[in-house]
Amino acid sequence: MPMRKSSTSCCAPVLAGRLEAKQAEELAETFRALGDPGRLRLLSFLAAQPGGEACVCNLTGPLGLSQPTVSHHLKVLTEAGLLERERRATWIYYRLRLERLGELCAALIPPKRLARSIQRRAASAGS
Amino acid sequence: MPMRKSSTSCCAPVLAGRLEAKQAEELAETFRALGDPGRLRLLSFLAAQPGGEACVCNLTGPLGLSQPTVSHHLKVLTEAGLLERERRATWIYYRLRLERLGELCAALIPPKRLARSIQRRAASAGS
DNA sequence: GGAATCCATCGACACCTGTCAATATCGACC
DNA sequence: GGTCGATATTGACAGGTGTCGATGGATTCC
Repeated sequence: MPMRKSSTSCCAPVLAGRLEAKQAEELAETFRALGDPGRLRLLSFLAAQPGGEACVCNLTGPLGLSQPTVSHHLKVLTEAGLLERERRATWIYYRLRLERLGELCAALIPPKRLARSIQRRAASAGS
Repeated sequence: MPMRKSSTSCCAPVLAGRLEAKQAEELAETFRALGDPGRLRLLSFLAAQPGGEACVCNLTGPLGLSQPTVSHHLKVLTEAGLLERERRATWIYYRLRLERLGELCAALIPPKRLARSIQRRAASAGS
């Protein structure tokens, strides 16, 4: 029955959601980090590198963004747990954290469903 | 070698990323839709419903948000392709589009890696 | 037709965010 | 120590976003 006062019901009451406010806030923060084209392209660049890593001086050029902007994006991604930072001599390397991406997928889709979806995709297209 | 003028190189030049500006913009728009706790909780509520659907009157209560705000979030999610809208008599039902979530996972992690990750997760915890 | 209900849109507001130029910080090397 | 090159931080600005009250449209029921 509906939440309020109607006499005729439209559907069963929604269960108390699995996702509580606090967890929702945390997850949202991570997805917000993915919600910018520049940051997605940074991740893409890193993924294309052997080892999934690169130093900043190689990231600032191709995106057409200024160095401070790239630095800002890298910070956002790092704070979201999507990148690791490591200093080597003068340069600073950022590396993809694939486990974190896996966690996000798991949050989006229950593992069972995901496994099924994977099988289906693998079956249809042999990529 | 670095992009600019240094004499000593720091790493190999970053390949032209797989993700072009246009695709990045589209993907980012979808992730931005997931970047709000209220919207994530809406998705969670829907996922907890049999059939993954519910009418608006059941969604506006539990979140502590006003009806216009919920309506706004539902619009954003629908435009991102994450929800389907269907009218039934007076009520309007929104339903999860799981395929779209699968697409997002595929965009985050190459299918091969994802399959491996799934196997690992299934092996460690039998959830 | 009129009233009632459900949902969407509008207008307004505070706040957050992406961007850059300028400046600061931090290491390496001389 | 001083200089230089690589990143980070700051300050400022325009534009985007979440939120709500008020209003409008659509549909059912009397």
